[in-house]
Amino acid sequence: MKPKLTLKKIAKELEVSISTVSKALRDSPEIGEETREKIKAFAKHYNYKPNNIALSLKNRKTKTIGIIIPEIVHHFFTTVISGVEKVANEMGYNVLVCLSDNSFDKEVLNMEMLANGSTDGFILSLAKETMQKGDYHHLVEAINQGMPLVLFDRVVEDISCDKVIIDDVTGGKKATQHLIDIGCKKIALISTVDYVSVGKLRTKGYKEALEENGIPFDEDLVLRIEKMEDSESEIEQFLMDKAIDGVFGVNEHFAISAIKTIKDQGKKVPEDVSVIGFTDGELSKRFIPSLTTISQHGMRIGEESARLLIEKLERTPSEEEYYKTIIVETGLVIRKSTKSKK
Amino acid sequence: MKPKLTLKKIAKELEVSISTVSKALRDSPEIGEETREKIKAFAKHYNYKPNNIALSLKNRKTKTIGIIIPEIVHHFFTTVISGVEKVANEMGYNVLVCLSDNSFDKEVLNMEMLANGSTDGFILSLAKETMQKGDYHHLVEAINQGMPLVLFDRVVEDISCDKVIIDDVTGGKKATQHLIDIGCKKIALISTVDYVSVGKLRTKGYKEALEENGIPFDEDLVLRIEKMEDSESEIEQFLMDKAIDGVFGVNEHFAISAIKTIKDQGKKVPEDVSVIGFTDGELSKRFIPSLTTISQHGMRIGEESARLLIEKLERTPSEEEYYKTIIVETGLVIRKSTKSKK
DNA sequence: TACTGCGACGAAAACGTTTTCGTGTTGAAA
DNA sequence: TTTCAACACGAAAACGTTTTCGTCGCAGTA
Repeated sequence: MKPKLTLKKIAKELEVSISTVSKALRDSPEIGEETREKIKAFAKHYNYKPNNIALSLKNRKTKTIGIIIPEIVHHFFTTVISGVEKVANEMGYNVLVCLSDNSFDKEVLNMEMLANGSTDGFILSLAKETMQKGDYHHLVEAINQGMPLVLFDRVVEDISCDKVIIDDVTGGKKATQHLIDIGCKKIALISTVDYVSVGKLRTKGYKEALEENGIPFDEDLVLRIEKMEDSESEIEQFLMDKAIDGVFGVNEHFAISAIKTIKDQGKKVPEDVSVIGFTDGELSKRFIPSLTTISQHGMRIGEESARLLIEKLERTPSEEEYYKTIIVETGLVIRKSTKSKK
Repeated sequence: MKPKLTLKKIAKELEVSISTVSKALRDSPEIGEETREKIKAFAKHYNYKPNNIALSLKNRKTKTIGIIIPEIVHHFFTTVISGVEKVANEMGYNVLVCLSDNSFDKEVLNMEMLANGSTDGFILSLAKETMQKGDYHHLVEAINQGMPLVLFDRVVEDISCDKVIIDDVTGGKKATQHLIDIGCKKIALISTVDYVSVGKLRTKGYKEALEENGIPFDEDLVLRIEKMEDSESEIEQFLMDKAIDGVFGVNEHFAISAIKTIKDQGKKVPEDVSVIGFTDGELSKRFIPSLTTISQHGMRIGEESARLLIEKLERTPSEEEYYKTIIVETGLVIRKSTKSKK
């Protein structure tokens, strides 16, 4: 085990000064051709690589960005990471991944860990607990310390920073419109309680689509689920003997539970009832019938977030502050859980 | 935006020397009580946090570990990360995640990036391309430089380092045995080509189980798939009109494709044919019928890997070298795609 | 009074870089 | 011969810590 080669060792070996070595390796014209070549040859031969930590300390940049997500065992987040990684790598950045586990405390802890020099900036999706609590002091602090921050997906209005979100209203509208387009008249909505912003917005899209098509909104066709754990049984009860021909579930989970229930009742999907979901995962793709869904393009969200962050990191500090919010379009992925157009 | 507080600034502000501040904050008895308290109060009030990068440089440890995986959009790897994160955090380590995309070059690149001071050690699962190529010089180099390395899941024999694997043979055997236990006589195997070690080992388990139960091995009942892309059609052809009552797919994908095909042929799962898979993801859980499967306990693999790595990192260098291989037991998760015991 | 010891603090080196600012040598111009 | 620029290189500071080794003043002892 050879201890890593440093400038100092090269200098000693070649009997020149450290500065000469540094300059030679960076092709400075200050150094005579002969010496330069000698040093470069030596460095190459012994595979010298500058120490990142020293560079970070010197330059006051780490060239790594931190991403904090509520959970990783979740297809959406994993695609986001993938997107972040991709553009980060292209730009010469590393990615530090932290998990908040949806806990406020872990989120704060993670930010503190990373804020002390480990990263140049953050990409973050808020923990559920944080949103409930409404305590965002850690975000404000980070920003005040000059740490750029990009919020994605689960964002909060009153923090001024870059944001990347999807248009949930339009997404909900798209979903509902598709059901209408294929001839559904009585469309049930399985959503979350309103304080989960995502559910609220998608519900709004649902209403808008109905209205635009002159279909009256019927509260009886809407189920708002509070706890994920109870969702299956609640959906079962809700759907029991309901005269409907379409269901819009605001996530994969709800949509699939709906399909199960409908099948259990002896009805057919999509012949009798069409079902559409939100979020596109492996499950949607391979379920039987495969699920028509609104896709969130997690990859693009990740890419845009990383781009936004790096842009902030690399701009000269003189430029004035400005914050963008990028809205990533949702897509309609038509599969087998909805009828074809009549 | 206040620029970060440093020891130097505190020292200046309080008109003492840097060393005094440092010592005071670390509760050195060298410093008089009065000064100590004053400094600590000041630091607390202005929320001083030592700069990690400077500490890393000084201590020659970064307190972060790198994990390089072939792909992140994959339930198994994502649970592994989750496990690594968990114990890493408990031990005060950060986790740098890199993706090799199953490419040899990206894997090498990633290792080089991380090896230059960014991390104290690696946790790695080999890229497919790397295994095919059989070129492991980058691993050897890292080890030679004193970088501890833990290989998991996709490991290679001839590198001497810690390893965490599952017992694929026993796993394959368990799966097959379960089919036999519930009364299956003609069990098809859908595996990969033999140079993918995972497929080979699980196949071995399959054979062993048959043998132990006095069932003759029949090459006609085995399908070896080369390319994932073609798997669906190959499975369809293979299963066409085959007289079988059980199928063991060496991954989730194969098992689910098998179920689809079998259903399409008008047979019922599990009444006519029982199907078992390998790896436990969301898909297995929520498919109809939900999939009986051999679970890999990715979480535990991640935890063990991290523990192994950190153990290496924190042991005193005087201790002698030794390498462990931890085998994480597979589990049988019985769901609806296999009959109950007769 | 002179010496010892100790309490309380500071100076400086070290980690590995980059960069600014010398400085010594050479050759040519004056 | 003197002067000066150009060239080639080295010294040192800086990034933010920790730690070793002084050093200074003062009290206690002989």
